[in-house]
Amino acid sequence: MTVETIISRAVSNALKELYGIDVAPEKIVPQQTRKEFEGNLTIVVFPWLKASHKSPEVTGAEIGEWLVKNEPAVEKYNVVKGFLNLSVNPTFWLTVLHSIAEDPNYGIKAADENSDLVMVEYSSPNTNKPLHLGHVRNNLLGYSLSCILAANGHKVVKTNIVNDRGIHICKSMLAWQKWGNDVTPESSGKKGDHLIGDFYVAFDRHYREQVKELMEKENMTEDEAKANAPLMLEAREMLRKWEAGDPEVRELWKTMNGWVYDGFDETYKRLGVDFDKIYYESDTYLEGKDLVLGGIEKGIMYRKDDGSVWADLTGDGLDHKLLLRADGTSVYMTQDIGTAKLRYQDYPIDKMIYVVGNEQNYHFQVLSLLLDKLGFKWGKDLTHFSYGMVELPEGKMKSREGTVVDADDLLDKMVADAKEMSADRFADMPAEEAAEVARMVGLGALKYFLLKVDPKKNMLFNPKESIDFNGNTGPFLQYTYARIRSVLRKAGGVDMDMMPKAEPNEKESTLIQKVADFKSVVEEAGRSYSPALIANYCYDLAKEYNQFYHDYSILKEENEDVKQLRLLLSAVVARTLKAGVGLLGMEMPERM
RNA sequence: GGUUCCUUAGCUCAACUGAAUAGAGCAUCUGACUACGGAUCAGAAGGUUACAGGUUUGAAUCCUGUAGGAAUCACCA
Repeated sequence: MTVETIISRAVSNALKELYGIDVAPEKIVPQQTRKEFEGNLTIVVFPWLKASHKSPEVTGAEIGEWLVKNEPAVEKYNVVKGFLNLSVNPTFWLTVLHSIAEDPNYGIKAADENSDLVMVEYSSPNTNKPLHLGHVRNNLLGYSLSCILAANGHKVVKTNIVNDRGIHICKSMLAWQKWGNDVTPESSGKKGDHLIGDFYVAFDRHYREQVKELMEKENMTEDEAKANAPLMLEAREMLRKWEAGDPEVRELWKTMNGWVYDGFDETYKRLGVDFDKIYYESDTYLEGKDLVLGGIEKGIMYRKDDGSVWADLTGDGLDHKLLLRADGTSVYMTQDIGTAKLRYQDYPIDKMIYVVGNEQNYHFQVLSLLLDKLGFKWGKDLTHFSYGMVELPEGKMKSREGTVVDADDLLDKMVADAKEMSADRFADMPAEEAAEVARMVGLGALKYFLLKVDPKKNMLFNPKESIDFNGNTGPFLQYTYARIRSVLRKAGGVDMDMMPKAEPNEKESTLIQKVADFKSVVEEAGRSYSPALIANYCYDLAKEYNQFYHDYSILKEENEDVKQLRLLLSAVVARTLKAGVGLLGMEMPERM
């Protein structure tokens, strides 16, 4: 039982005995006492004044008195205005520390047969260009969220739906045919996804030239020119051939997508993200059709004169939504319905989470509604984990304006910066280990930078300023960890099962309390789907520890009991930091 | 125009279900290595939480309105 629940229950009993009122312990949430006051936990007494018929000060004192008398964990109290500050017995903190230390998985709940199965969809790239910073945020959020859910005892299936078909892929293919001269990733030495991206850009460049020419020479409007540019006509023709299963087009498509996948895999690997199941849109895009057609019979969809199929969502405050084009082909929404169906066939999913940017809020509102109308129980409570964009100082990233921050370039730069930073630090470190540390630190800085921000908010990335390694950053956490490990190495290790004897001082008590919080933070992060909560907790813990580290000596402490307490406390902090940061997909170096 | 989201220190971000003097980091200024690791620590300065009302013992947080920004309202995915 946590200290908080003990206090909550005790206060609940106190209120009953003193004032005869029934307040559920869950309604009483002790909060951390502010630094400027004495105590560990604070109860706000304002809500009970009506029952006590006394001033806040007197009410607080009465409850405090009762607690000291009846609850062994409470040692003393003080009242400031309506705030009852409680000091927890130091020996009680010792038992808390002991129970945390002997549990190697403190705060992490393992899944069992009865656990819910949660599917998390994330990443979901197009195969016509390489990954950029926006994808990085998506990948890190999705991966971290999966870790957090797993740590809360859910079975988690990480999934990725690859958008591997459509007109945009044909554009890259066409450009390669026209201007590629049979170049391959091998012959060019270029990563496959980047190579394909180059051809996509090449298509766009030539296409815009054609549009401009048509507008000038043929007096077409922009829309006409866009629709009639020869390149676009060719691309459409290629898409038709693809859908018809033309062997030559399919073969080229397979080859070029293969290049892209190799490139993506490399980037995923560097980012440290992975998937349990990958779906390809080329396999799923025909799936939703039957469901939609079935919806017509149920009266959920209707057919227009031109043959297109729509859903009328005006009753739900939304618009009419197209589901099948006049030629019978599917749109995005139809595919997503089909994909959902397939997934539920493949897994006994209790909960579906889509990690997709907030520009698709409307899409998922509609998807949820449609699935619900079609009679699928999972429709209504699917979760769109909607996150904000990464913006540049000049606004949104635009591939046309070349302002896209490429994922691979960014990773290179982060690792290079980390390397430079640590160059003079460990001249004696073997080159291999130094490279590994630079990788961990560079990635740690990036991951923490992206994950510490509330997911739903847009965030800013300034490419001109490198991501910091000092202050509230990933390397700060890693440094704190590495330093503790160094101390523990010098101490020759620490017995995690020991029962410490020395009473913790105030600072040590605060630290123990902080470490104990890890459990509830993980739970809260799981409930609210927020890696940021974990990140901020880890920072607070590290900062708290660094203050302690600075003010008190560990190895040079002469009192052996105190030394052992501090060693144990340090070990527990290190372990908690590592576990917390692990939920963000970050690694901890033993030295840096 | 409709819908949804956002606006907190010069900058980047916190503040769990309403609670004490709204907290960190960066940048600026000052101090701490004969020291268990200075990627650290301590201090200074920096705020009418966009604005105006309302609810409440108490509002950055809840409600209404206004201003500013973003996304979306595609036979793209």
